[in-house]
Amino acid sequence: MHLRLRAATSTANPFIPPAHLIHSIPQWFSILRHAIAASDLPLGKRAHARILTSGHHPDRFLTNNLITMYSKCGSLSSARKLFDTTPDTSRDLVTWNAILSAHADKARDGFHLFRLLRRSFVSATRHTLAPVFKMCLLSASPSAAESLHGYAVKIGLQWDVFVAGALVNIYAKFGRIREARVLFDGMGLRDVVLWNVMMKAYVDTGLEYEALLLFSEFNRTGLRPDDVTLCTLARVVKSKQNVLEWQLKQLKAYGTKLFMYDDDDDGSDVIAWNKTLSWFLQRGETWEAVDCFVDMINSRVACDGLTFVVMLSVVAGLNCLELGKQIHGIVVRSGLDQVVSVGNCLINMYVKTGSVSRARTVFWQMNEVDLVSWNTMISGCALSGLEECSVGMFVDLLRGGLLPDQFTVASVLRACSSLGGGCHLATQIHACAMKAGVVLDSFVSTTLIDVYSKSGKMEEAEFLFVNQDGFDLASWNAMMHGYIVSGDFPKALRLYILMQESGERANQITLANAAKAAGGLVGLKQGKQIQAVVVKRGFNLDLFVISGVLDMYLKCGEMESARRIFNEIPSPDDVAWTTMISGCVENGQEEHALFTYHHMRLSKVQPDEYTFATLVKACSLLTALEQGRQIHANTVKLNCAFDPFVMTSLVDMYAKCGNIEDARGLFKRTNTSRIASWNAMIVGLAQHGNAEEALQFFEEMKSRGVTPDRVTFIGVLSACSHSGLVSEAYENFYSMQKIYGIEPEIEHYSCLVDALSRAGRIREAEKVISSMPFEASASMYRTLLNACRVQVDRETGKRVAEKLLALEPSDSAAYVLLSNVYAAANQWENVASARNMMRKANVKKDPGFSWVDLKNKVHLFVAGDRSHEETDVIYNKVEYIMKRIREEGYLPDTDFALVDVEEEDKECSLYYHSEKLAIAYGLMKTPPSTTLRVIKNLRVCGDCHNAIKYISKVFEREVVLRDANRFHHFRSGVCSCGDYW
DNA sequence: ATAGGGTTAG
Repeated sequence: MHLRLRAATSTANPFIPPAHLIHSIPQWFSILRHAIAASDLPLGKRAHARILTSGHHPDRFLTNNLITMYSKCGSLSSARKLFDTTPDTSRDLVTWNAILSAHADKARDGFHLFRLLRRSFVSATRHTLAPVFKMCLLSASPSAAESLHGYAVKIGLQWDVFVAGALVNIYAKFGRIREARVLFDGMGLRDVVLWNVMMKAYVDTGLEYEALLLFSEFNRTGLRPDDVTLCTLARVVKSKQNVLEWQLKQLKAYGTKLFMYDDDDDGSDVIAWNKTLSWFLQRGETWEAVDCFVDMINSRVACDGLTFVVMLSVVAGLNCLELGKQIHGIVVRSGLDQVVSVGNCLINMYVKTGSVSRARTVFWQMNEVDLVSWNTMISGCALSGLEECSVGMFVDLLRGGLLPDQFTVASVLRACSSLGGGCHLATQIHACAMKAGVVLDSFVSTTLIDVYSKSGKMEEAEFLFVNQDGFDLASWNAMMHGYIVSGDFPKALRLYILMQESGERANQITLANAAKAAGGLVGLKQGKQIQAVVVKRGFNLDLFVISGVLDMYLKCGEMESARRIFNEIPSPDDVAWTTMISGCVENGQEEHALFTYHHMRLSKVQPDEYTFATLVKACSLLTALEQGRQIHANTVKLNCAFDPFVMTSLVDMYAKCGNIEDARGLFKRTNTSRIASWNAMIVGLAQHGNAEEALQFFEEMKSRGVTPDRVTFIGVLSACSHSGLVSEAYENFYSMQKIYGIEPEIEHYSCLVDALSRAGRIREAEKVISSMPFEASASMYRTLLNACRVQVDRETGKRVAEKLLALEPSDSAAYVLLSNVYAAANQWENVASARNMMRKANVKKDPGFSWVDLKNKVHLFVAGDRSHEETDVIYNKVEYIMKRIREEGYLPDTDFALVDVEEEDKECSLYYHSEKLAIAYGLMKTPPSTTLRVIKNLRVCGDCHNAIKYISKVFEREVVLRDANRFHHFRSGVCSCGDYW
């Protein structure tokens, strides 16, 4: 696969898909357009050859495009050959325009073609004449100009502003200023260009006085002088010849502007300095540019507008506000701050250095603003998180009657994109863009694709994408990301592959997207290929890209490779660290996640709200309350405690750690319109055995108009099952489908089966399992098997165990439960045979262990453990505890001893179950009346459960024990589970 | 002088 892709990349024609995929002339057209835009002659030639072999007969339209392609790509002979072989009747205006413009520099051949045109039936336009004017100028032939003038009169183009302008220009160039003026005076409608041409003609012929007379006349028309006008005037001012004093006075109003347009090339100092400055800017040597500017000031050279344009760009790139403010001061002193382009640069500088308020002040203090000023403000607000402000200014601009351009539209759309909350506004701006005719602009359409796909309007986005005018990398990336956001990873990856196959070069963003798509698909194979490209292109130092690749490996469960990649990152940023941490959590390595966090703090990288949400989750999974509290403290310290994600995880963590009070307190401060907060609370309460409260929360949530989702029902149903509320479980199971339209998933069935099994309704539970549209899961059978043990139903137990073992042959719990079923029925031979089966299947019982978290140190115990440094004291304590509770009426329940030995020994082996050791140690090490929190990896054993009830009463301690299934909250001899688990 | 697309979480 990899080789094939590489081959495709190196040989495939850019923009040319395989021939069988090209169905229509417009597709060829678009390929030729690319060749023209890129001046790619080989591509154009290949396209031509392919058109000839594809069987598409090149029609007039295609031929015209081929001619244009050849002439624009610099192969005049091919263009001419194609033109000559085209019959005269097949030549239209476009054909002529194409061939003539190709010959603009070749006056001899060009005039010949022009003569042919005059004999044909095609009527020329101003576009046809443009190259011919150029030929006239080149050939310096006054007679050609006269004949061209005659032709223009003949076809009625004499008074066309463009044609007349060109003629005036030509006559002036040939020194025939009178003819030029006659033509000029005859024009009914004169635009700035025409005035410029005439004025320039006077200046060129040394008639500065006439030029200035004309300028006064120009001023009376109300037209505004443009750059060329000012440039021409600057030359007059400079020469000071043939000019009267009053005329120069009149020009004073334009003083500073004229100064900018002074393009005298006598090597004046400012120009040399400016050239040096731009040279540094272009090479990205920005601090050198600053040094150069300081030198310039020190040598007392008067800066001009361009100096400041360049320097302000430098400062904008340096993101250095203080320097910018100083230069602003110099600008004001020089009086150039009222030059629009300098003002625009000031706005841009303040925007880029993060001071939008200053940018706004400059904007409102400018006497004259143009569209660029508006655009800079609109995009500046959008990029500084002032989206409403950006949209507001866009509206102001429209109200002011200005027509937005592609910059305006792209910028304001950017604001909509970060504003989120649907695409209502974007749709309206889309309409504005159509009105302004800028939808096909690639920046505009890319932002539109981005906005639409982020608000789920994939059809709109796809429409814009498909109707784009050629290939644009950013819009492909935007589309890929759109698919990823909407969860359509296959489509995203397909886009990447399509790009590779058509020979387009991916960039960092493409590869980051592709890696994410591969991760979403758990496609390790594709992911590895993408990584190969990343490495080959040298992007493995780009933190964006490498974090994406890292995440891909983690999503595929490849911890080893992920760790290796992470270790190779020279200086990981917060995102890279968080990716690694969340990967550990996703792959069940929560301790390693906390360990990694420790390293992160040591490396001085600041964690963010993503990091904390993940870490809190890790603590929640570990039931590590103390660590969780510390992380909580860290979130407060680093200002992340109010992030909705972090808060929800904290609620979940406190609930799962059995600290319902804190969970409730935090929940009250979260945004209660978010379903996830409610779910955390309901699931937490359910797991805590507090079904009543869980159901209360559920009711309150519904009354507040929050719609429950699938997770909510998992919480509700598990609450019912933990508290033996079978009818409520049934009720909610049905209302989930009937009222909320949520199809029950295997988890929901699992809860229902759980509820029935715990209530001893084994038959019903079996019936539910067989009626499910899914295969039963192992955990369901496990629940059922446990019910069989409690009910001492050997027959069903055996049947269920077989099914369970068929599903998971090496599942130790199955054998243990099966042997427990027999043990409960006192059939020790069968217990032994179950153990034998287990040995044959090479299955070992998962060792049960319990741990207690004391003073930041985890103390872990397994049954009969003697490895703890204080073993002797602990065992004495256990003896003492057992003695005390026996006095209160505790009777060891030897059914739970899984070894076939004498009763007395069984009793002893029960004494040293891991949970009892952990509790004994906890009692020793904590002051009276502290709540003890113990965690067990398996389910708590029945005898221990009973013993802990007595312990809570005798020693007046609250004990919170979390086992693999739920919480047990022991207080005064009673457990919150009501002996029901 | 002004504009587009990207990594981590409940």
